[in-house]
Amino acid sequence: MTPESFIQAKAAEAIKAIYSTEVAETSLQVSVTRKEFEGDYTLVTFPLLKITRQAPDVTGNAIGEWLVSNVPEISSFNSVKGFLNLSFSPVYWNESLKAIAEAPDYGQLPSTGRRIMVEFSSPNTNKPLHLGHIRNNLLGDSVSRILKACGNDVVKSTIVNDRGVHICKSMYAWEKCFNGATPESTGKKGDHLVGDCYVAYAKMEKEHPEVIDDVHKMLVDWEKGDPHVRELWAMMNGWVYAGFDETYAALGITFDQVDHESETYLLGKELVQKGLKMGVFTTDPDGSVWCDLTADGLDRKLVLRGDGTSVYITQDLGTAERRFQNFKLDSHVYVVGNEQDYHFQVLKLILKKLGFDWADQIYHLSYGMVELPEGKMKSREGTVVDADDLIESMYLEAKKTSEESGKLADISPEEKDRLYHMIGLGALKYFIIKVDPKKTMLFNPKESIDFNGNTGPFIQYTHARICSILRKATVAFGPSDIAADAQPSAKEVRLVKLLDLYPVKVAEAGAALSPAVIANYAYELAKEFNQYYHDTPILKEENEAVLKYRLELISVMARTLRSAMGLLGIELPERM
RNA sequence: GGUUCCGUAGCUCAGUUGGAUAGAGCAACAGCCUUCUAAGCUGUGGGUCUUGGGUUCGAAUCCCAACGGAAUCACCA
Repeated sequence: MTPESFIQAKAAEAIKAIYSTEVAETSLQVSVTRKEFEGDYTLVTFPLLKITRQAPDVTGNAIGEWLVSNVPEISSFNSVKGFLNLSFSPVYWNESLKAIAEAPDYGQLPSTGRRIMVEFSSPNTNKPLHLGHIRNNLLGDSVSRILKACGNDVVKSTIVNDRGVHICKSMYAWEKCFNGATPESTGKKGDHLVGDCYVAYAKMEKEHPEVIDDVHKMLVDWEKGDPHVRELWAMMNGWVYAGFDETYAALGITFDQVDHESETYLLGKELVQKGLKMGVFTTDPDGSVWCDLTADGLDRKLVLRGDGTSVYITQDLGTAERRFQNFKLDSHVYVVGNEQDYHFQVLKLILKKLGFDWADQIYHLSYGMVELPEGKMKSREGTVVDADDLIESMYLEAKKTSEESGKLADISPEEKDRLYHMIGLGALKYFIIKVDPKKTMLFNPKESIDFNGNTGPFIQYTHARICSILRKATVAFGPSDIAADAQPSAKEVRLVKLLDLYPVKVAEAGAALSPAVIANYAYELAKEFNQYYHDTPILKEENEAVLKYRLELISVMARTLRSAMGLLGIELPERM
């Protein structure tokens, strides 16, 4: 039970006892008391004045007095205007902290029994990953971890866009002007080499527009299964996958299920037939099949071309159906940029019309673009921020900062290398994830991502600090050192209060599909610790009971920081 | 033009069931390392929460309108 709901319950009892009126516990407003006031939690009494028919402070005093004399956990109160500030006794905080310390996996919520698929990343195989993909990948990975912490069974999936005209363009250019170049012969990462082919094609088409006909022929040959085209396609995609694997490995991202559009692009055609029978779709004179969504405020949507071939949404309909069946999903989250908001609106609506109840359980985690100071990234103008380059530059930045600090003289080069990667990646991931997903965010390549202030390395550093103290401790300690009669300082109570909040934040992040909630929480926790650290000596404390209490408290802090940052896919080092 | 999303300090961002004097970081300025890691801590300055109405005890938050920005409305994926 959270402190908030505890107060709601007790306040409801108080109101019943004093005013003989039943109020719903959840209708009572309880929040954390603002710093400027004395107290831990605040009951807002304005809404109760209709019941009490008394001035705000009279009402507050009456309820406050009842609570202090009837609830042992509540030790004092003060009433300011319509705000009743309540203080808990130390015993309450001690029990609370002890429960957290003893929890085997604090922050993991009980099982919901629900299975959720999260689809993200879903790259094209004709160019390397860039900053926009990084945002997608980080959001998808993090949301998967958060939903798991919320007690769900999560299936991480991706669908590789490995067929279509765009792939043929790269293939065509490679055959025409790359002289059999391979990743081995050029020493270039496969996805980058294929990306070069794509760029070369664009140039070619500008000078000789007629090449597009050859490309279309290639696509037709591919669909027919022409051995030469298929072989070329498989080879070049192979290069790209090898390149992607490296980038995914560097980002620490994995999938449970990988689909390829070359295998799914025919799905959904039976659904179109079903929809026709149901009267959900209609056929035009040219044979094309449509879904009329004008009554729902949208447009008419094509679901099958006149020649019987499918369009993008056709396979999305089919893929969704197959996934819900095969994986027995309760829900499906798609991590896709906000330029596809309309597409997902249409997708859900059509599935609903086709009679699938689970259509309501489809969520589009729509995220905003990453923009540069000059505006959008454009491959034509070479302003695209490449994922591999960015990861590398973050590594170098971490290395530079670490070497300047000179604290790591005694650790091995391999260890240092791992650490620089951890810090560089921590900075990058946190930078992206701390922003509300739905907002367009700005990335300035000229100013490298900061390592000070509200950043990943700040939180990593805080963790390393705690670990440093724990290493130096010469006494054993554990949850049992959180004695019921301990007298925590005001700052310690603040820390416990924050720790208490963690499961609430996990649930909030899961409900909102927003890792930013966790990022901001972790920052608050780290900041609060640093303030505590600054003016509370830990190892120098002479009273052994107090020393052990503090050691256990900061040990719980470290664990919670690791857990929270773990939900963002960010590791915390023990030294830095 | 229709629909959706966004607009908070010079910059990047928090602030979600409506609550007290709107918060952080960066940048600027002033302090704190013989004391558990200074990637830290403390302080100063910086705001018409785009604007105007409405709802009410109370609005950055909810509603309406205007302005500004973005996305989308493909027999592209």
